[in-house]
Amino acid sequence: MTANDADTPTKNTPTSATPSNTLEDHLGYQLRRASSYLMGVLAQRLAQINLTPSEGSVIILIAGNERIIQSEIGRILGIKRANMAPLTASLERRGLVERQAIGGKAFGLTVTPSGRQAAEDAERVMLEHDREFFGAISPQSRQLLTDLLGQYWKNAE
Amino acid sequence: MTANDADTPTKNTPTSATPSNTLEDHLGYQLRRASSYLMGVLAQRLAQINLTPSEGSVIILIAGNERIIQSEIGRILGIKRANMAPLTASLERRGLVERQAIGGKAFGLTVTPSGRQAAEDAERVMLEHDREFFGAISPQSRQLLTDLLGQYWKNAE
DNA sequence: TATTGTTATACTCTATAACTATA
DNA sequence: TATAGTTATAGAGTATAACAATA
Repeated sequence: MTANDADTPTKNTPTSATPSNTLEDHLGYQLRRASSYLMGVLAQRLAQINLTPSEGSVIILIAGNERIIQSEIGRILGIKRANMAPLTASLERRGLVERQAIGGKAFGLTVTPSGRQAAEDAERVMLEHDREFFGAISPQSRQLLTDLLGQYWKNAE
Repeated sequence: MTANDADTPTKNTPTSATPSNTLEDHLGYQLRRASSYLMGVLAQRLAQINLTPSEGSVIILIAGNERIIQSEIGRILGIKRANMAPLTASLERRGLVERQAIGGKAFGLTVTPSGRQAAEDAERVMLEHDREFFGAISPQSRQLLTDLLGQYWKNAE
């Protein structure tokens, strides 16, 4: 390594200029960074009503589907049974959700009055979040994007 | 628990039908699910060359920018300084990266020969991943999507 | 003082394995 | 046997706080 190396920028070593980042050409990378950033913002806002994004999704789903069982929620949201257990346990402990025996080891989940309020709050936060960041996108493009993104995860696994 | 309860579906309780999921109308939710699924697939493939997605991004960045410092990598990839430390330490311990004193407490990072190989492997895996999932998208739409997604995280924070 | 690097710590999310209970 | 639920555990990723070393 010689001294002039650092002064002669090459294609691979822009030492003082902005470093190159070939990852930005990858659509997957862009998707990951955008999703990560947007989720961070959403998480902050949901934290103000004492919910994590997962808890928000779960309680919204329960509010819209009374007596739904844990496993079904997990299947819909892509959360494993083992990870649903502490999630619903916490919601129940905080008085947001109630359990009713159904049959077998299963029980139906229903929101309490304060749970319904939490679900409405969560839905409002998420809708505002969606409008803020995606409101400028035309309905046609929205539909296109929704269809495109849905293809990746729906009926996959 | 009475028998007819489970047999009388109402608007809110489609017990046997497909549960409603209003979240799917949210573009943010679609983005999150798609990104999560695609990252899962990528993580599996990178695991076959003993890299996590973070490690893959970091080593690709080092290979393309010799003598880059940790903090700079963190700024570019959106990884906090405190989280970069164990990451680069692991890459160094595995003989993929070398440190060279630069000045202050900083040191430049450079890939070793096996590190360069790992970076090339990682880039190949990511490019194949991108082509597999986004190859069908036209160059025009690709650019549109890249610009759209980039707006969310670039120069944000 | 500002930057770099490090350690400690904690939380969220995810994943697997092993177990019980019930249809 | 298949499904539902639980517990334990581990690993990524991310966040903050506090500290040392150096320009």
